[in-house]
Amino acid sequence: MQLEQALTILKDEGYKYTEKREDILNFFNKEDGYRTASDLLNYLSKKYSGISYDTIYRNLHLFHDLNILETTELGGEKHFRLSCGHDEHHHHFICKSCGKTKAIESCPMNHIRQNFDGYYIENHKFEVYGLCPSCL
Amino acid sequence: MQLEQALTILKDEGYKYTEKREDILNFFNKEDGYRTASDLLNYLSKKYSGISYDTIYRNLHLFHDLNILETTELGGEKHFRLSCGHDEHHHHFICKSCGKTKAIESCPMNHIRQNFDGYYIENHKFEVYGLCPSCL
DNA sequence: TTACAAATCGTAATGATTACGATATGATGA
DNA sequence: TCATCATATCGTAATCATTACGATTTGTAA
Ligand SMILES: [Mn+2]
Ligand SMILES: [Mn+2]
Ligand SMILES: [Zn+2]
Ligand SMILES: [Zn+2]
Repeated sequence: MQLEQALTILKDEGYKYTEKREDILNFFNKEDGYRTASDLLNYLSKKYSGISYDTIYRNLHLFHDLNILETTELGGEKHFRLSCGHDEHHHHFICKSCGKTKAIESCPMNHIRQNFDGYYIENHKFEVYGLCPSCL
Repeated sequence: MQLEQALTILKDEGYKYTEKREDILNFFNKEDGYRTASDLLNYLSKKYSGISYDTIYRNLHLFHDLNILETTELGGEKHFRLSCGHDEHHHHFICKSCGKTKAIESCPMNHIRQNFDGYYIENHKFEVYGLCPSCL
């Protein structure tokens, strides 16, 4: 997702423009991988010495609700990244070292739906973890 | 996994037999689904009024290390269940209401390994969430 | 029955996340 | 430009799951 697109979503939805919000988006744009709330707090603390947890989490949740960020749970901690932008449903390899991802185009649900007659399927999670070539 | 098998593992590995340990195994045996540390604490508190968190978590981790329990993270909280016993690698549908599972025999990794030349793949997670027929 | 390592207790610490009253600040229109 | 006001942020405490640890108890083997 592009930064401008994200800022447009905020404006269209009636949220205010703030420099912190732009910095948060810039952070995720340059990081290009899954990052935690505390990663973001460390980054913003350089510029805004007294930044509040409330600001961090409120904006992370807002951006997630607006589909600007996507999230996953890794090792008991929520991680965030800019939404992919692809519009077809897909999954990810995630590098445990740098947090960067590689798309997995095929979805395993297609192969197994037939085995769940009588079940209500709400969602699913398929993620592959390891090390990317540059971290190896 | 059978209770007797679990108790044998404990004995063979040199761990002591305690009534609490047997009660923990009985709990997971009768529950037949993913349960949290706090589910277990509530259950054991009926019989052992002052049971310690240390006892709960120490035994959960021990049983997991001995492959008596398997674990997954649901909604930011670790859940435990008796190990399946199947020896072929597989995945699970998990009912969000009762925690019971249904095996998924096929593993999506088989189809996509070829796309990860140059990557080190450490592990993967594939879980399907929803409601089982009896919870519907 | 004794001895001792293992297990448990009681309770505090930790770390991520949430909560909330007080204050500051973007956006809007007069 | 200024006044207004809803939104955003701050400062800080609370919450929740999990971990930590010294003191005490207990299972096991000699
Ligand atoms: Mn993607
Ligand atoms: Mn199974
Ligand atoms: Zn990497
Ligand atoms: Zn169910």
